Amino acid sequence: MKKINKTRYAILGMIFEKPRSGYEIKQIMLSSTSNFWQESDASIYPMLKILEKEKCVESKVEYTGKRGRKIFKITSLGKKKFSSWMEYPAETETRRDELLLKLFFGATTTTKNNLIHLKRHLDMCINEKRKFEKIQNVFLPQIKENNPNKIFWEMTLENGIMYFESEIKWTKQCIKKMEG
Amino acid sequence: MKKINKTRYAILGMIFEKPRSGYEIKQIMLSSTSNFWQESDASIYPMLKILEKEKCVESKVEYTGKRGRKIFKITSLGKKKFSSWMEYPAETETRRDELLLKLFFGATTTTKNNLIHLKRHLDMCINEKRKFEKIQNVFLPQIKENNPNKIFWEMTLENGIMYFESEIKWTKQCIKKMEG
DNA sequence: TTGAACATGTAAACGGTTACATGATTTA
DNA sequence: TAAATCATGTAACCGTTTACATGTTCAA
Repeated sequence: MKKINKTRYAILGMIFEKPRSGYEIKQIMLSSTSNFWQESDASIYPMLKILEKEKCVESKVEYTGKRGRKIFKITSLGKKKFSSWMEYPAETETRRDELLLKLFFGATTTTKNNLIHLKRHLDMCINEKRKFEKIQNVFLPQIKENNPNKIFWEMTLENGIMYFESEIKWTKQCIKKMEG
Repeated sequence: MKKINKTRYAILGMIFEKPRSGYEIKQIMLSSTSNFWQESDASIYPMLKILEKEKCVESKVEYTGKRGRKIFKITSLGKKKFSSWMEYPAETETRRDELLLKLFFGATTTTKNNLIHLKRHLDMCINEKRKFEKIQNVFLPQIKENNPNKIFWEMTLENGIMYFESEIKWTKQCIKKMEG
């Protein structure tokens, strides 16, 4: 089965409700989906060009003073293609977790070194979880109850929190096991 | 920061304790690390060649009947490079979860479609968790207590189980939220 | 006036996968 | 004798990232 490029759908989804510039798309991804979906500039701008050629988006330049911003709007063809992808089963991408790989090879190094990795991971997870909880407690309550996106943003955010919670529990367990 | 190729270390780790063929490395990855680390044949064979050129591994052909198998052995240089990687902090790779992306855009589709995705995800997670538990209950008890790898295999396996447990809990919560 | 953020893009390199190619051995 | 598994490899393609390139606007 051939792997298809999903960057196009991530971008189409970001402009489904309202037109945005490439830079805006980048910013929104960074602040909302970065935990489960990221794109670099170097994939957003060229993909917008491809989408325009495919007639999935239309662009117009808007000026604020001298500075122009290219605003992209989804077309009906783009909406059709996006919606069709939305109905297609989600595929699981191959995961690559370097910490687990290093731990799997733990017998080739010292207990001390293994503990360093685990403790660093624990700190990272605690930090990440805190960041998500802050979004949950500060940003989410500002969104109006009638915003149809709210429930979905809550769900994806909750996924991040629960994931790090689980990782924290597992890491603590591993540290205990190694120290004992 | 430039991304470095980690396939080499995954391979070196697999032959650290005893020499193996490319095919064997592939099989072991499939049965032991596939949940957090995978490599395709097309990356293992060429990388073994590169590692040989770098003098990190040595190969000799062993015959069972007419069929030859190329067995790779790690050199002291290879061990040195592997151990140095083992001490280096683990990097987090960019995660890409298509299910979460589709759910994030949930407002653009029907409740019914969102529920289909969630239920399919739930089934998958339950299945995967069961597979891991089977390994934990059937395969792990066969490994001798004095095998230094055992504790690490237990930890990485437990990570998989706890991950899917957390995903199951989250997915059920989402389904309830959507249905209510 | 300097640095941060806004804003858009390209070229080259890299990593990984798919598909292709080949043939031996074992098991049903 | 056919299918599955063992066993090794290459070429082409694709997607992504890094590094480069350029310039504006705003706030400290």
